Amino acid sequence: MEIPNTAYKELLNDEQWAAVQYNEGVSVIVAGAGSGKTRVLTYKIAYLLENGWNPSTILALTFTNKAAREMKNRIANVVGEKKARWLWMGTFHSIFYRILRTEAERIGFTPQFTIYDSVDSKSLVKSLIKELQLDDKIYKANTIAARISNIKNNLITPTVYTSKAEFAKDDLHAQIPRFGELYKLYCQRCKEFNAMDFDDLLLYTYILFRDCPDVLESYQNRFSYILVDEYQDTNIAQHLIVNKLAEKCGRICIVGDDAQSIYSFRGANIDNMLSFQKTHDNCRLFRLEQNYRSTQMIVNAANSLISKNEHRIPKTVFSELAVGEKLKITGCYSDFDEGFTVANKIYNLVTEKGIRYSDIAIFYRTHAQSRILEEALLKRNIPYKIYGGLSFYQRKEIKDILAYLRLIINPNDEEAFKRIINYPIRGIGNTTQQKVLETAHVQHTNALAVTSDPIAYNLPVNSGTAAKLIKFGNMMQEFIAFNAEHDAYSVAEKVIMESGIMNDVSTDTLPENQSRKENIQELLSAIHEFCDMRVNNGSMDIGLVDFLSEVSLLTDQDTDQDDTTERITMMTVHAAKGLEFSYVYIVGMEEDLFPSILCKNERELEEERRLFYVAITRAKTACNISYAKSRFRNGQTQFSKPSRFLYEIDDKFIDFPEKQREDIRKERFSFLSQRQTTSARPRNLKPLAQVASTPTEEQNTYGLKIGDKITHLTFGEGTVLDITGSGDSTKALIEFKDHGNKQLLLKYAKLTIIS
DNA sequence: TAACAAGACCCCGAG
DNA sequence: GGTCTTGTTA
Repeated sequence: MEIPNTAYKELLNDEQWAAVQYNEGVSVIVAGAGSGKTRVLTYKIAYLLENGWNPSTILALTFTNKAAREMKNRIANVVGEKKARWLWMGTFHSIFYRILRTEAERIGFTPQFTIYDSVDSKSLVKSLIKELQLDDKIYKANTIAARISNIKNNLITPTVYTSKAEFAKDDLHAQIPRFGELYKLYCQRCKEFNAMDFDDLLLYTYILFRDCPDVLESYQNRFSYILVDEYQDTNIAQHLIVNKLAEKCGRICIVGDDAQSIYSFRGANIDNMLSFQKTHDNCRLFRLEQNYRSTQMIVNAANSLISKNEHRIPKTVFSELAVGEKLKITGCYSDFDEGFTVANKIYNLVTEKGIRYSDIAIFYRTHAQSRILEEALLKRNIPYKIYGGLSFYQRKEIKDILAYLRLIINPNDEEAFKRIINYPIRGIGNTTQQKVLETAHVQHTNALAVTSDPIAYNLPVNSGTAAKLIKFGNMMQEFIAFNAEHDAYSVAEKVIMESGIMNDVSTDTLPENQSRKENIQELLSAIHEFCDMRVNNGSMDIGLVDFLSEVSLLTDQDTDQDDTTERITMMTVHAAKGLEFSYVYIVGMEEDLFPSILCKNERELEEERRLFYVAITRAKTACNISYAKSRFRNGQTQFSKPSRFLYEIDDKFIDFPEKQREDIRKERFSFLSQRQTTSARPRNLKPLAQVASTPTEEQNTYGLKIGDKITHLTFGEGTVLDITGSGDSTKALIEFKDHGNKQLLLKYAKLTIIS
């Protein structure tokens, strides 16, 4: 079903249509929330194809597989699958992987290189810390891996890193002086293992284009138009590569919304977008400001919030949909109470208004908040689906099998080797493993080669151990030989049956083995499906390499197939970006949670504000916000104030009872203090805060003194150690006999004074 | 080497 | 509070 050019105009508004039509040079599309960004990108590419552009010269980059898939499908619907399939459309990682696989030899890898996920990277870091005999209390694998990732995202290679004194100074200051060495070794090992981590896919693409001008030129010549979605989320590597590629053809279109930049913690730099216009002459700017998603109330509330940010591209998002209802802000006593309240509201929404579960979503700042909500929903019998957490391909039993498959195609993959050398248990313990790895490092070969012929490598083990190693080595060699002549499914089936995994899962009767078995079955059918699909498309790429390359860039967002059952959706705000729901519940809007307690400066605070902006703008019809005054976190009850962001939304757009009460109280107070200043009292009054922190008899209406013995409904007997704050926020530090020290807000704590 | 206890850690997370 | 890792023991 092809659309004549004239029809586009009817499907788009003026600005959208202008953005679709402009294809002469560089352009930026600043697309406000809900302004039809994907729609514009889709039609823009369709428009190009219909006007004679060759699909294989168009490069379109997204951040998620899902976004790429959806856009490709939508384009295929307009111009037909035949044309759409030749587009270079995918995530940064998958497109760069494709390029790297073709050019692997130019940068010292083979095309069979493995992609290490974050677990693999962390595990490698851990073993290097051990190898260099560093204190793992100081050199924490998590921190080191994060730092390596961060450095790579800024395109700093080990050579550069170790040559700059300022880095050494930083590390000395951070008490990790040998970090540079660690980083260098990490990269060296990855190369020896013929493996790249996720960051390498970007870094090595950059290096490839930097060091091989002929390769760069061939890709520059290949692409005639480059389009990038969600540009506000690009990091410096992505930014530089994309611009380098577009240098020749001069046609690049970036789409994004600076107000929705929420990934700086993983290297995204909003400046890439903000400065794009300045660095490109003749750059056309298109602003999509009409929101087609949300009510006016929601859009206005979000606008008034985001206007508090200083760093932004000025724009006015507006809606012409219904005015809608004010955003409701509900204060709850506790996290438990919040869950109960939200569950109740959802229950009423569904039973009284007939709203479908799938139109409702709950967003939270951190995953940890989901549990208590789950409990509340269960009690109300509300079906839900939680996004995030472990994806299918990250489960232990799946990763184990994948490790076999990885080692088959890349015998240098030491992380894979370590995973399976003694799984299932074949009596090759830690000591032997260490010997094998060390021998492999010293003799510059891979661990698998050593196990295959321990005697030739002078491995210091007894004959029994040697026999076990040889048996494993032979088995792997057999798999490798088999793989050369069979498709991925046959190999996987053989591996599962002959490695002992099936036996291991089948023999004993542990309850978790049943689900493990099912997962293995599911993996097999996934591989089968993969082969089938490729064969049906006339592709012969049905080997292990092909399957693994697809799988290692997949995430759980891509494997959610069960959309048939009606349920509400629960996810973090980050995960919600790009989605929309009629009814949205944002929970946990408290200081130190949202914004996070880890926000140290104004810049980070602005990002949190954008995050909240994203959350609000997901809502189509109604947005409900709640906060709890006490919350169980990290093993203890914490008290908090409503988030500062709630006070930043204009009163006109919110229904916020607690704030209204506070405002009335403040008014009275200001009246009182005015009288005080006019009377003849000494000028140097104590600041208000100080007055408040020493509770007088009048302020401490709870009649509690330090040293009092009390009992609490849940914590039992205790002694008051300290009293702080005043009025509603008066807190007592109490030492409980059986529950240790606790800060309790007296307003809610049900205490009985014993003596 | 398996089983169990003690200790660490806990923000968001594409690919 | 829950989960994952590490250390200890038989």
